Amino acid sequence: MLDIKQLREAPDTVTSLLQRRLPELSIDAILALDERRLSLLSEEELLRSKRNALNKQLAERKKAGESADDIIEATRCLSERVKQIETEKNALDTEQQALLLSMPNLPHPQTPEGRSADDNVTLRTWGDALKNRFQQSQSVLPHWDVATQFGLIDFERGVKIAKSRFSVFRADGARLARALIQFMLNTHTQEGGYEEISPPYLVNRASMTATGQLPKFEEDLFRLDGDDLFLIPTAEVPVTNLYAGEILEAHQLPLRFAAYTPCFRREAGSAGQDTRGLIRQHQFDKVELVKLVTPEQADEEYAQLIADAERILELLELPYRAVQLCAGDLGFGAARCVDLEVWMPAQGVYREISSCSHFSDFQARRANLKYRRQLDAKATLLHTINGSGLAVGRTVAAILENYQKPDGTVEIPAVLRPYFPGGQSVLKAFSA
RNA sequence: GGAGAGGUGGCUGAGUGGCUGAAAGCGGCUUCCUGCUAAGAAGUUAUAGGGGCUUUAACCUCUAUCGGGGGUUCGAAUCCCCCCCUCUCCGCCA
Repeated sequence: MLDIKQLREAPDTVTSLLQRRLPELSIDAILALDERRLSLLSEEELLRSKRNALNKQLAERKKAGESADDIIEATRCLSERVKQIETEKNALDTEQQALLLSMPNLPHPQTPEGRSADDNVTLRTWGDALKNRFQQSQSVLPHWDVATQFGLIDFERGVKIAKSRFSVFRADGARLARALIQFMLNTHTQEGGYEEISPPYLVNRASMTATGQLPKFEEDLFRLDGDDLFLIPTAEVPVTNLYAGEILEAHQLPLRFAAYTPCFRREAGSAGQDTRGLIRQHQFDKVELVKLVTPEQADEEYAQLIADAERILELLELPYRAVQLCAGDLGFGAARCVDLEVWMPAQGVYREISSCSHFSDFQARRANLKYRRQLDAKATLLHTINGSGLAVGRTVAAILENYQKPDGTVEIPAVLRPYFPGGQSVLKAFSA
């Protein structure tokens, strides 16, 4: 959420920043509303002040046993007027809040100009994408074919049990996914200094609003009707909300969290896209990195978080590139975002496997997430940062393609072998 | 899920219609006293928003806030309704 004060005081700056995202964005409506709201507020406060003064007199008269009908009559008038104004003001408050909540974050100065994904900037490329480890001449099978052929993933039965875009990991497929989760969490907690978190997979409306999924993107979420709870689309939601409404001390920061959770997304509007394979599922596993930091720490911690996510890809020896999103391609709450894209040889494309965002104080304001610089200083909003480290399903897909051997089998990445029974270096075929 | 009790400031805890943003104690901060420590004395100690002022700040002032929302009333921490949460007992359950 943006700061209404900032909109009031620097409307031109805010507008031009917002228009880097979307040229049509305007804050005129909200400013007009704000002006009206403020004038009602002063009027209401003035009337209340008068009423409070009269009430004080009234109390004294009553105590002295004197009659006070004239004062009661006067305060009654004031109260009626206050009630009218209050009703009107509440309506404006609600409207203003709704507008503010649906307004995206301002892009960070480092976010490049641009309208769409075509304008994103490739920061760096790692690994040799064009040289498959085992084969150059023979074409690589898409991961869904390998997975099906070796009985690692049962796409059809997933659909039967639930619906389309659900799948079942089996045998070494399930073990590979589990190994990846373990490997990622171990690396982040042991090398990256992250605290491991295992949060609830269901959260309430307030939490979803704080991180920005609500109110705008409810159609992307799975909701439990009777309880008004939502299945989390990412661990970002519960983890960022851990300290919502609290005031942290400066010495506690930065806080760094790594959380594995399944993620649930309706993928509304994605009909027909990536219908095969693991790329776009309604349920997928992800290890998420979340940081709560001071504004001063943000740059360094953000760069480090991206590096921590990249480290996983490098340890797995998966070729990837880092792409800086332009203003027009930025997610709703992000001020800046770097996507990590892994090489998928069967399709010959890079696919997003991690998205690392810096939200400035956008989520913190919604979550009322503050810290104190010094003991008696005023509480200040902190900054939130998060990124995937990594999406597990897509990592499985990338391994199934990048680690294919000429005989069609799939080698197990060296760093994952400790998670398999002794000496196993190739995924075993399984048939049910 | 059923029954009961309860949610007040950093903490403990008083407060059943007006002088209560809130007693008292603890803790914190400042100053004084003190050979160190301890003890003691005085003062101070919530958050958000508006306006004044304006370099952000400080300061002044007003308003709101006693779990959340709504209602009654000239006036609500206090009365009524709904919701959330905590505790105890029972039930159920991995």
